[in-house]
Amino acid sequence: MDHSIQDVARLAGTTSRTLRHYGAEGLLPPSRIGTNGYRYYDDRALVRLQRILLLRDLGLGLPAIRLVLDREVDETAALREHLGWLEQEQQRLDRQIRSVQTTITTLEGEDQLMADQMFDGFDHTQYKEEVVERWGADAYRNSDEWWRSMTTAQRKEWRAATRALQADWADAVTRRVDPAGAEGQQLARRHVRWLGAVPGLPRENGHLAADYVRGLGEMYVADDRFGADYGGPAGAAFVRDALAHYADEHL
Amino acid sequence: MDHSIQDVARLAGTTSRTLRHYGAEGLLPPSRIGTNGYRYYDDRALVRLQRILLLRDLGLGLPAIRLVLDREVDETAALREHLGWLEQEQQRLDRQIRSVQTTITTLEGEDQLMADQMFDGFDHTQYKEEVVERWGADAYRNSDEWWRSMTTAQRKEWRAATRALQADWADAVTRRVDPAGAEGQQLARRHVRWLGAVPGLPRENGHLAADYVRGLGEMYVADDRFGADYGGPAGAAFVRDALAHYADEHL
DNA sequence: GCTTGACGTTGACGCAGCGGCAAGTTCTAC
DNA sequence: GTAGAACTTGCCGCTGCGTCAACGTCAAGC
Repeated sequence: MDHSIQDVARLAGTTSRTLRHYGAEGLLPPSRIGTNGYRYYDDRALVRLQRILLLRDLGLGLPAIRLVLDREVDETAALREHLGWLEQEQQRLDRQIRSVQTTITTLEGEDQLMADQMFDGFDHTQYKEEVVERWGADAYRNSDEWWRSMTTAQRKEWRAATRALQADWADAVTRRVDPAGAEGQQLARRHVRWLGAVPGLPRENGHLAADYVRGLGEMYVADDRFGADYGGPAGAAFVRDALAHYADEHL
Repeated sequence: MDHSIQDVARLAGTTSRTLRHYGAEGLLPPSRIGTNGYRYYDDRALVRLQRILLLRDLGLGLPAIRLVLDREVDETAALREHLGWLEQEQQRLDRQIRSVQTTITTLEGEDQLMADQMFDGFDHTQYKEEVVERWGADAYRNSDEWWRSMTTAQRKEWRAATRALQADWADAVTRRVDPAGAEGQQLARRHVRWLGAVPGLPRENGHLAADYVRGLGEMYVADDRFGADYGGPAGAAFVRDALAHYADEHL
């Protein structure tokens, strides 16, 4: 009635190493240990092992499995919670896949124009006058020089990132997520990080100036060309709100 | 021109720990190190950091990022390969989610009948005579006793697993995957593992008898009721082929 | 000149779930 | 009796940092 560790492993489609691990974790102690130190498992242990492996296949972690097996939590509840986590992971993966696809297609696109295309849909060099007026002349010059100093490949990647960011903003807008919520703030963080790569932009305490970020959001709303990329003025307003909230909280 | 590690971290939206990590990995060495040991980063390093964080957001690993940055592999190619991996992960997650959902709904279903429902769609106790004839009387008895000895919750879970396995077989059949391929064999492995939980079934060398597994596959094909669950005789044949191949390779 | 507090350094553990290896013991078959 | 298969404990490795711990440095105020 007792099976050796290898027997059990083959029988259950796992490895002896895994069984020892479960034993060490207290998840599946051997039902008997010989005087020689060998582990032996009876049929009850086999059944328990099956349940463990079943739940493992569903992606549950060992601590969660222990709670279920020891009846400390309801199995249905545990699975439901786990399902939530899985769906969250799925969404994260979906977003990453979309971003990678956008980046690839943009990288494959032929070379575009030059510095005046730098920010594509976000092109704030079109606001040269405003930038110069509000943030000083050398800020504008520095950004421009920085852009011209990039290699073609670097510029390509920059544009790819810009497109991807833009696409993700647009996506968030259409899904009507909360600008101040987790996803909106994640996007705002990406936006600020993306802009932060540009030397010469106004900074304070080492990061982008909060006022500059807020002002940028207002500019997006003020000019129709920005909003056009995210489904009208509501899109630009969304971006503005997310950026403003981010500036309040983190800058 | 030079920024301290904290400045860079805030500016790029990351942490100083991460920067030290990248330094230790040789991915982003500080552009200068002071006599006091402090790390300083110039604008070039900042640009490199942005690229690193960009690719990290896409899910690339640090080694892959290094290859891209050092121009040892083409960025587009790297992203394309990464996309493949992401999509694979996505499929794995999808399957897991479906399995969890199936398990939950089955767990929620009210109690069903008893031992004669043990294998649901796979019910091989309906083949009592065949089982007894080919594998001995006590094999049949043992399985039945085992089933009756289970608690209601255990039986519920067993049925849930059965349903999930069945659903996954059906899914694989409709997608016309290769019975001898990775996914087909993975299912076969689950099937054997699932059956392996039943004590009293014929075994050899500790695992289910290969002939028994092959015979089971043939029974699925021989009886219309099995095939009905996977889209006709082709479904049962698919299961049989996958099991036979698995038996050949692993039993 | 001294304290204080912010910021910097290196070093090391932790995580999730085992895989894999090493060194030593025991069982099994010839 | 001996080879070889199977078993044991113990420990490193993986991924990408988070998080102390213990200890130097620097700028500002008294």
